[in-house]
Amino acid sequence: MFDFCFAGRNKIATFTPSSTVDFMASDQTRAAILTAAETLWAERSFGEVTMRDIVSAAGVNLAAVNYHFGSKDELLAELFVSRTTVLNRERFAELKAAEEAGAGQPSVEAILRALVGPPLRWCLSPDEQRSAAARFMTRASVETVPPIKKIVDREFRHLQRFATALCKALPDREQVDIYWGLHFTLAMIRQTVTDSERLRKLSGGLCDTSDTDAIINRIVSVATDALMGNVVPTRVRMAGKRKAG
Amino acid sequence: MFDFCFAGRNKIATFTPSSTVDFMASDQTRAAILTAAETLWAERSFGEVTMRDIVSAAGVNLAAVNYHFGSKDELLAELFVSRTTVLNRERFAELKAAEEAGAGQPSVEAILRALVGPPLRWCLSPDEQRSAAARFMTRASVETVPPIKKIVDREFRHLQRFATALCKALPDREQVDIYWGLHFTLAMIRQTVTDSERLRKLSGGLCDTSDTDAIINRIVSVATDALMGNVVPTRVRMAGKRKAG
DNA sequence: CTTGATTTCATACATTTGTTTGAATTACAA
DNA sequence: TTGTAATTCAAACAAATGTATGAAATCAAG
Repeated sequence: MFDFCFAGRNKIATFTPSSTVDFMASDQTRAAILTAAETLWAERSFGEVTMRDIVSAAGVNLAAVNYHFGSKDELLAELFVSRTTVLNRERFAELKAAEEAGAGQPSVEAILRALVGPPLRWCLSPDEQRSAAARFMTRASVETVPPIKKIVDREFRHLQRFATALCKALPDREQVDIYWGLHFTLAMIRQTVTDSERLRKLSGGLCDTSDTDAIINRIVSVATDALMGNVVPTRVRMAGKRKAG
Repeated sequence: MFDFCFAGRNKIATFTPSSTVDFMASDQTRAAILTAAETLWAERSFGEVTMRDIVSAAGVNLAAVNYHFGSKDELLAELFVSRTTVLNRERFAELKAAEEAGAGQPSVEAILRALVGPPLRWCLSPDEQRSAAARFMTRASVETVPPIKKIVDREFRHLQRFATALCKALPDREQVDIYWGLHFTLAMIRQTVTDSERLRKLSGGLCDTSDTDAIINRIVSVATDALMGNVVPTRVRMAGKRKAG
């Protein structure tokens, strides 16, 4: 469906006349490195995965990373950009489809579904690499390494578009409430992607963390309630609810 | 209120006759190390903070960490245990108070308040150290370092007690739904503790991430809805709700 | 003061880290 | 084939890491 095997062209700047040169050779090496790095970074943090771990898993020489990507930081950055690009494209495609289906006015649920669906489907995909990609991204997005920080900032625009869509779908709702709802939605996505293992263990195996649709439905449902729920819209006042129950 | 300045007794095993010996001297060194480590680990991951960073911030000698704690791993473990112990005590105190106030049957909201309140109050406390403690804990809990893994597993019992309380308060609800609700609650806590900065920036400063009570109310409110909400209790089916925008 | 244990300190240690080098190998066009 | 650029590889690099050492300094009691 999407280019998940990194089978694209190489872009290496050399001193050749025409500045940049494309070639196919040894794309396998690049791909092997990206795949291995992603798999390892899906489980451990940036600093805990060494270059030697990566090249060992990829079956390539140690110098290959520096040769193809420049540095460890740049490898992380390129991988992260590559993934977020694909994920965002998928999210926007669903959002656009919802907008067209709803004649420019998609439902709150449809908007949330476009936001929640892709990362969850990735995470729970039988394709091990795609699953690793989802975990890698959520893990990398909280990484304090400089190159990531910059890219994450760029993500704002992407989330802003969803915020705008939600504001349009909920014109009577205070913007503050919308942003909080978005915040909570992202929270549920992240926790489910990274910590579904804990939920499974905590529930003694009761919670089925493999039924993708059911999980997406759950998150979208809670998120919808959070955004349109019966809370006092403007000011969240619990004074009267304190002793409820 | 709680022993946050690490001004307790030292417990160092020596070869002295009476196996263990208590003393007050140089507790400042231990305390300085713990404080510095916590502050640094609140912002950066375990591997990214070096021993030299810690001792430099603490104003002590490099060898002090190994002398007082044994190793970097053990320092992390001791700090993490120390913090989780205090946090859990605070959570349980509130839960118990709610149980007693409700004659053994606290409301769902009261239970959630005992779960959500403490970490959020820590995080948004004017006491910079306490705030760092909250961020440190949530950051450390996803750390893949061995000593943490073990301690986090122990955390299950602590969460189980809240799960049990919720089950009692919601006897008609499927256990699966309760666990998912708990999962989502923990998600909102974590995201708010670690990523409130993003929310503030995303909302253009609209969302006030300093009004502790308001934030707790928001999370408890959404969590309550998630647990008691109008979702079909047993099977989450959105087929009929699809066009509900 | 003297004694003995406790704590600090500067320094050194062995590893491990990311990166570089230059020769060897491969790929491909002329 | 020959020649040139691209890629791989083993080896080495400097820097940084956590830890250990042994001498000083500090402290508490006799």
